[in-house]
Order: sequence, then C-alpha cells, then structure tokens
Amino acid sequence: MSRSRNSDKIMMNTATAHIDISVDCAVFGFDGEAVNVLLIEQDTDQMQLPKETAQMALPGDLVLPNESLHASARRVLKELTSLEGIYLKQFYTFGSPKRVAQEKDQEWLQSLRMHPERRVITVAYYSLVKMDEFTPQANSFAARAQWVKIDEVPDLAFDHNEILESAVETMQSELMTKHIGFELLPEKFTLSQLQTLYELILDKKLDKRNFRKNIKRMDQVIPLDEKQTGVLHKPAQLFKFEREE
Amino acid sequence: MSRSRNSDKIMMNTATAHIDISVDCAVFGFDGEAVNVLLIEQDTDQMQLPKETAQMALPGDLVLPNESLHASARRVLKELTSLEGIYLKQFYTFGSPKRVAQEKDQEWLQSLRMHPERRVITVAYYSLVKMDEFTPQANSFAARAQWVKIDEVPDLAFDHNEILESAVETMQSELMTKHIGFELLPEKFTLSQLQTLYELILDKKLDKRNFRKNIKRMDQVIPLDEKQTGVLHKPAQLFKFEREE
DNA sequence: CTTACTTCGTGTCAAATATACACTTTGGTG
DNA sequence: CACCAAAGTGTATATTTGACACGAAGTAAG
Repeated sequence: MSRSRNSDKIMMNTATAHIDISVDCAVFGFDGEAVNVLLIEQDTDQMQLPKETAQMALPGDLVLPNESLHASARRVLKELTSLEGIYLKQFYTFGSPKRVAQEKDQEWLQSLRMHPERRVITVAYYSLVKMDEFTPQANSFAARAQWVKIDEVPDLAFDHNEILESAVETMQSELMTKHIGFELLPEKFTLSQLQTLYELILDKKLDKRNFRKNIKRMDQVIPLDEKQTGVLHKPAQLFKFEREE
Repeated sequence: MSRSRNSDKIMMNTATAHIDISVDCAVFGFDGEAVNVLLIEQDTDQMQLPKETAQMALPGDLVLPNESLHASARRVLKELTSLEGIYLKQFYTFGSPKRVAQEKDQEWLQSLRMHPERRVITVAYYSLVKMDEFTPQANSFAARAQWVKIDEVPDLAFDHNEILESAVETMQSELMTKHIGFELLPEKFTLSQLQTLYELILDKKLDKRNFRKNIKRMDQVIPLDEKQTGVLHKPAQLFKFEREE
C-alpha cells in the first residue's frame, strides 16, 4: 500500500464530515459496427497491486476548487482525448453515501486520492465523439484508455455500471429530439450508417424506407456530391449534418 | 452580524478548498387558478438585519454526511411541509464556483452556515404537492414559507431564479409523458381543472374537445359516480387518477 | 315559474403523419 | 459477363392531430 492507512484513520472524524465532488464522463463513440464507451483501466503498477485486480472505470476526476462542473468535465475529457468542443451533457448526480466505500474501490482510491475514505458525490456527464477523430491516450489516472462495446462492458469500479446504464437511457431518449446521432458519425456519412446507429442506440429495427423519408425531411441533413469509396458493392451517397443557427 | 467575519477569514485558505453540497427543491402546487412555488423568506430577526433586505429563496439545505441526495431532498421537504411520499425528482446540479458568493447572499449565509464563504454545489429537485393537503410552516431556516404564483416570483437568493426556471422547463417536458399533472390535483378533480393546469404549465391554450378525447383514452383516469358541488353552474363530473402497477 | 347566466359535455371532417411492404439499380469482383 | 451485395425508391392503409359550435344542466334573481 503506498500510503499509511493509519494516518487516514486519525483524520477520520473530520475527514468523513467532508464530501468530495467529482465528475464522471460516459464517452460514446461509434465505429460503424457498434456503439462503444471509453473506459480507463487502473494502473496496477502504480498501485503496487497484482494485475488481476485491475478494474475498469469511467473517466472522471475531482472537481477543482474554482472550476465549474462543466469545465471540470471538459478537462477530464481533454486530458483523455485531447478533444475540445465536443458534445457534453450533464445528466444525473449520483450521491449514495457508500458509493466509493467498497473494498475493491478503496484499494484504488488509496493510491490516488488524498482522502480516499471520503464520501464522493459525482456529477455524471455523457459525451459523444467521432471515433475517427482521435485515439485514446493513457494519462496520469489510468494505465490506458480503451473503447469497449457497450454490450461487452465488464463490472466497473464504484457504481459506474449504474451510471453508464443511466447514460445510455438518457442518450436513447434524446436521440430523436436532439439529433445527437450525428455527433457520433464522421463528417460525411451514409444514410445506412445513420440507420445502423439509430438501431443500435434504440435497440430496435427500423424500416429503411420510412427512416429515409424522415431523415430527408430534416433540412439539416445535406446531400453531398460525393459517394462512398472502397466498398465492394454499390456505393452510397454521402451526407453531412449542419446544425442550424 | 451574529458571527465574526475575521474568524472566517483566517480559515479562508483551507476552507475554500472544501466544497459543500446542498439540495434545493422547487416545490410546485396548483390552487385551481395558478401554479405556485413554495418559497421561504429569510428570517431577518435572526440575522439582525433590516427587514427590507429580506430575500426569498427555494427551500434547501446542506446534505448531511451520511445522507443520500434523495433522502436529503425528502428531509428538506418534510421539515417544510410535513409531507412524505410526494413526487420528488432530481433534475440538474448547479455548480458555478461563484453561485453563493454575491454579497447579498453572503449576509444570509453568515448567519446560517458554519462555512458561509465556501463554494456550494447544489443538486436541484422539483416536487409536486397537492396544495389542499397541507399549509406551509415556518421552520428553523426561514421566517415563513409561502406559496408564490410562478409568474410573480421576485428576485431570489443565489441562482435560485435560474434553478426555478430550469425546474419549470423540466416539468413542462415531463408533463405529457409522465403524467405528473395529476400529482398537483386533488384526489378528485374535473377535466376542466386538469385542462387549466395543463394550459398553465405548457403556457398555451388547448382545445377542449381534443383534450378530453386524449384524456379519456388514458385508462388511468377513472370517472367517478360523483359530481362537483358548490358551483353556480352545471356541475362537472369528477375523476380520479390511478397509477398502474 | 320564468329568465338569465355560466360552465359542462359532446362529434365530424380534413389534413398530416406513421406504418407496412418488394423490387430494380449500381458498382465491384472474379 | 455473370454474380454479389447493398443502395435506393413509391404506394396504399391506418392512425393521429387539429379545427370547429351548440344544446344541456344547474344556480340565482325577479
């Protein structure tokens, strides 16, 4: 263990009176096949723990003293992806008193936090990125970050499975009204890609002709004078999405 | 001033590193005429401040060390209304670093909080109560609580106007899908009352016949063998609402 | 008892939207 | 030039939405 547990115990009485605030981000990406979420893996070396115990988690960090919540989420995301200006939305705050108190989670926190025993309330954001625009990078909190298909996500640290599930539900309910699907696609995309994405997020089949009818009467979706290349069948027309002012 | 500002200044360096967490509740009620929100008024006596400076605010309190966020909101509500088991929903978390730092707000906090200068992040809930089931009570935080029509709400403490506006928007968007309107009506209500409520929340006129057509195909709305009494015109039929299992 | 007043309660038609459904076209590969 | 795979396209039906006006029921006043 890299720090003494006794020194923490002594602080217990005052320490437990404090509540820390963090942000956690569920970052989604779409690779044409599946919807993925960006997970970080604990650095077992730094923790001096056996590799087998490595857990995965949603990226997140404590909110800094003078930082707004949104800025905090942006920072976490930028450290992880070097991306700025991407879609980011607060969706729920998780504050169960015991959410970081499980033993498996404490081991990690002990190596990472000044007050690992403190209760942490986390403000959760979800974020949508175009997967072709970046590759995950390791950073100070994590051995590595990687994309994991959302239906292959393992048991995560803390209550992060619950947070992720809640993020997916929020994304589902905002897909239609807020056109967030386009945030996950490359600049130029085909209507089939768009439909595949909708079917994955909504978890149901859609009728091709009706889907296209609906999309084509959104005037934010603009047909380009360009076709798909490198496919071994009839190439599809490409479209772009332009948010209206 | 009831406590020394100097003693606070000395603690500044450590104190500003901490962030406090509160919950604030926008409690809505409907009296048949208008939608009201429950506001508390600062106790100017306790603060030893002139009455003219009294501000109003949404009810709220710091989250206790071992209390979940939802429990905290329930507690605030119970202290204020003695009501339990009422509709309560988290909708957003407000965390601007300066949200309690304005001078007008500091005066109040100095009389109330152990660490008035600390940054406070607040988790906001909205709540729906049947106005006929209770009358507001004063409590330890407030000289008095009172219903204020939502379009007559004055400037509030902190960022509470923003929080309230956000609560109203959330309520609007959840009215149709989650049938929250019924939480605001008495057990027995007429379709005209219901329509009036919908028109107030959505802020637009609805067609009477179409509205009734829609309501009557919700099988949670059950006609009673009873009519309105005490009105000086044709009495309306009463209905009740039963949430399905 | 009659009249005046107020709100209750009801149906139809036209327009818009949603759903179900199958075949031809295009380009690439061997 | 034959085959493959996905692209692209239209119509008919059912459902939902929106617009619209008047007789019925009860109370109060003369």
